[in-house]
Amino acid sequence: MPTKTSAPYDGAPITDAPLLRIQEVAAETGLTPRSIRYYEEMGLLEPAARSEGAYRLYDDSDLERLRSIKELRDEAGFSLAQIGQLLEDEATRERNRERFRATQDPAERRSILQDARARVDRQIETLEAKADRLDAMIEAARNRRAHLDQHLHELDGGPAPHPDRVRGA
Amino acid sequence: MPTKTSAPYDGAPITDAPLLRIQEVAAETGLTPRSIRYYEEMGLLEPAARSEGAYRLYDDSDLERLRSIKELRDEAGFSLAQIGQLLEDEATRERNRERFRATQDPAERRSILQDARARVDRQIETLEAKADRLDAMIEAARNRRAHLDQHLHELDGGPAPHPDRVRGA
DNA sequence: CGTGACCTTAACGTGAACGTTAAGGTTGTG
DNA sequence: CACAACCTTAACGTTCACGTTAAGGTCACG
Repeated sequence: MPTKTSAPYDGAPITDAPLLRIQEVAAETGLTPRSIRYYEEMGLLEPAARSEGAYRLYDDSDLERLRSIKELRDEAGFSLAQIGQLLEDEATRERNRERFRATQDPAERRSILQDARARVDRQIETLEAKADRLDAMIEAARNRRAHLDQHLHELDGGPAPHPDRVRGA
Repeated sequence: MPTKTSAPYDGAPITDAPLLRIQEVAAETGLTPRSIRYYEEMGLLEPAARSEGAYRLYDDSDLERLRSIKELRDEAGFSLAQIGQLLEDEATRERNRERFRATQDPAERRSILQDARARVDRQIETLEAKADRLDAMIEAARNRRAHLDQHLHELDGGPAPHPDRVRGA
């Protein structure tokens, strides 16, 4: 496939607008077309555009968004509803970027940035809470391992345990 | 735990065998009776005993096991199948504890301990891999926050940005 | 020995997150 | 312009992890 430009080019020739169709997006993100459509159904994202014949067309920011969704689902294990919360913040963030560029008023800009910061903070807190609980579990497993190592060391180099001494019974 | 098989009481009177029924276990663990039975269906655990009339009876090690399952499900977000893998190792670990106590041969004991260590190692690796991916996500979020902070700092104390300078378009 | 609170198995229902046809329209290529 | 390969919506099917009756047995207490 030498050319994948398929959107209706009528206006000014935009040199780089690599809009992808759903199957290409699926290949890039490791998701299935069905999942991508489902996420749209759930309100997690809208394709950047539609072709003349209603094909979904995605841009780079859509890819990022989908990779983000996949990460939150696979790595962090959040439900789509929870991801929806986090991405609703993301959506707000992007809308505010528009507002930010639209205004020159420093006060309004500061307010927008502070809002964004607060939202990112909440995201970080959510992720950190999960990471902390995971770390606690790892700690517990490490303790079990240390216990085993200690017993092994006793067996290997330490004094032979008395046969009549029952350990940890 | 000296005795775990304790359904028919014919031998010496064991003073403390606080076997709990399913609802009490549910209250203690924060699970529902249905979930506990379901985990049994999935092969994740067997109650320590059954009463004369087939009531499920759980001991302390069962409680630990169930709390472990809940942690792996809620905090780590593993599926029951994955937890089954990890707990199959746990089951082996407990069986080997029996074997360990049953033998006096240092070589066999060392082999058992090394097996156990290898399994705990795999568990730790699995958990750490998840933690690492989570940390990477946190890092990314922190970078976004730092970006916002930088912009805020520019607005607050820095020089007024040139109006014609579009940032990050 | 009867009663109420608990338990049993069995089976069907549910919500989330998709998978899988079905029936038809769109697009790039020969 | 024909055609394969993609796409669309719509709808039903599936798996996981349980929830929820239904029909009946058990346990402790009075």
